[in-house]
Amino acid sequence: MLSKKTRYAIKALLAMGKNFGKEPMQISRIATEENIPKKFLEQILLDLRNAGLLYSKKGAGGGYGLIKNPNEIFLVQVLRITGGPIALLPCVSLNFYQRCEECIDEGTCGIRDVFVDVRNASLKILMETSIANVMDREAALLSSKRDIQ
Amino acid sequence: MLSKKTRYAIKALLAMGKNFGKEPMQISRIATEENIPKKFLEQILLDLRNAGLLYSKKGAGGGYGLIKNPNEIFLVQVLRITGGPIALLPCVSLNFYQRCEECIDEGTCGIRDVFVDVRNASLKILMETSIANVMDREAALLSSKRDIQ
DNA sequence: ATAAAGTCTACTAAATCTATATACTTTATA
DNA sequence: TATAAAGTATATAGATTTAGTAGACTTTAT
Repeated sequence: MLSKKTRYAIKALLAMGKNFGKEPMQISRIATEENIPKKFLEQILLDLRNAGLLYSKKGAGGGYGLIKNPNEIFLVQVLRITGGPIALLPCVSLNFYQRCEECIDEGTCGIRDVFVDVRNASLKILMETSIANVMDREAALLSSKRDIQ
Repeated sequence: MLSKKTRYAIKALLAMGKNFGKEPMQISRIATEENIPKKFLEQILLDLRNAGLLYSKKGAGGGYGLIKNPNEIFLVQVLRITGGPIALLPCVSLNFYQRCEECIDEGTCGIRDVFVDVRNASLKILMETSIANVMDREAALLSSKRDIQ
């Protein structure tokens, strides 16, 4: 399960994606609009900035914004920055590998073998889906909702 | 990430799968062979039994065994019994649904839309993979390991 | 009768996650 | 140039979940 940190990070990136090309957005604005505790969001945006996804501007009129185009930021990057696990087993994680303590021989573990497949299936989607794609999905959902009504 | 409980459950089922058709297996034997804390395993096997996957026999010479053939027990069932999450977001879980507190409109949430796809991809594999399949994978890994040496 | 084995409930310890607090730095602008 | 707006950084508290342990009980083979 993704942590709230990861969820909040994606939401914030989405908000900044919608604002791309305009003035930087203040933390407090994102926090209010997206229903995220402000002090928690501060830490998250700092992480995203240190990881090279955001620029920041201090002082009056400052705020945060995307460095890259929303179609160049992929969910897999966000999950990795915020530590959101993709793999369902630690021994199968590409970026946060850990041995399963109880495991006798990882090389011949059938469970691991299955969860490598699961990871690959998830990873494929997360590597292909950008912030822009998520924005497109929202637009599509919104218009199909209008059609129904 | 799967809990240790879920991992232990799969390991135990695999051990009993290899023993299918023979005498019931004692908890302490499974615990020793699979490197699982015995008292913890007791609880897990009880859950699996209460969920209808295992029979148990009390008293001397007793133990646990699979009720069904290993090719009729699928990983998805095990994860659901032990509460191991499949979905990466609570709002996307079929069996453990929970609303995301911060979410403004679930119906048009693009993030949710992506993670429905991720869940479906994972679910497909977990629904298709049985304990017998995992045993087969282990056998295949073992023989390909032999080929290399 | 006894020992082997599962059953059941409660509890504790550790880890992790979420959130908050506090003090500090930078910058626009009146 | 003082002030307020805004981000930076680190520490810490509180809540929740997970992992593991303890102990008393029941059933059954021999």
